[in-house]
Amino acid sequence: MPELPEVETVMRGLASQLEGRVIDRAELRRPDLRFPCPPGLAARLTGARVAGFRRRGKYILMRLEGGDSLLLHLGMSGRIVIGPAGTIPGLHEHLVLRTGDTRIALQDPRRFGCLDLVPTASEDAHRLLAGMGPEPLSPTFTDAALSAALAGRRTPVKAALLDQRIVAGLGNIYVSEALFRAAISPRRLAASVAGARAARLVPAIRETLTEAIAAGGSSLRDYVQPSGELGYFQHAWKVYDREGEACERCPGRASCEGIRRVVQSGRSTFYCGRTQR
DNA sequence: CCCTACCCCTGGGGGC
DNA sequence: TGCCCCCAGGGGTAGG
Repeated sequence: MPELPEVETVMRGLASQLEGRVIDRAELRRPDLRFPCPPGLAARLTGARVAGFRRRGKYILMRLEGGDSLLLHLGMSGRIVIGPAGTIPGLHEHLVLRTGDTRIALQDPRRFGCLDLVPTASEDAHRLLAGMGPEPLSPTFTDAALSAALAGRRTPVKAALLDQRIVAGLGNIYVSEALFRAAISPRRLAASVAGARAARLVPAIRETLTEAIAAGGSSLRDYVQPSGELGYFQHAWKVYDREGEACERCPGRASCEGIRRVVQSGRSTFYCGRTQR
């Protein structure tokens, strides 16, 4: 489930559980994730005090006292499950941390996620973070920056926005949502979005992500579901997974032909053909 | 260089 | 009830 808002929510939840605390025990139950986990990962985590957290795009960085950071990506199916220490391990729990009487597990059935250690002083030089585009919620994400990144690109804007080198953290859901908000067709060539349309797109992306984060943060106490799952929240998608429904900008079926679903570079895109151009 | 297609992996849902 | 196919929120790499 994780795109930027979900990753942000998960990170805040992890911070509330782990910041300033010592990891009493770390167990790596499966090292063969998207990339092999580094040898010695569990040993490095065990006994370490957690200094703080940071998010970069869809990556979480957990800073340890002593100079290393844990780099975590949730992939397509990654979740954090929190419960009491001593709980029997569930299926697909690849990394399990214990701090005091709390157990924190990384569960990832598809194993598209990954874990790595990186020196804290050079986190952004990690091969998976280097080359990543601007954070969409930071001041560096400007009309000019987005325009420059899209200029000359002969690919649909949908594909360009999924490219983490253009902007960091958007995924398949929020790209559709942001393009709907900006009233831009996902099929439009990226190059033709540079300029005035990019100026619409920047606030649309910001607002889409900010609202999603607010929904995640406000709907859960400590961001933990009764099930123990961290970072899940109610969705309020306007177009994603709403094929055939009338979009909220078109008053009724008379003017709206219904939200369309198309496949772009192998993945579903949802949009309104009337209001998005 | 730029772009699309495919691949990694498991599980859930719908149709038959 | 069972089986089979399609689909899924990510992203790296191969090949045109």
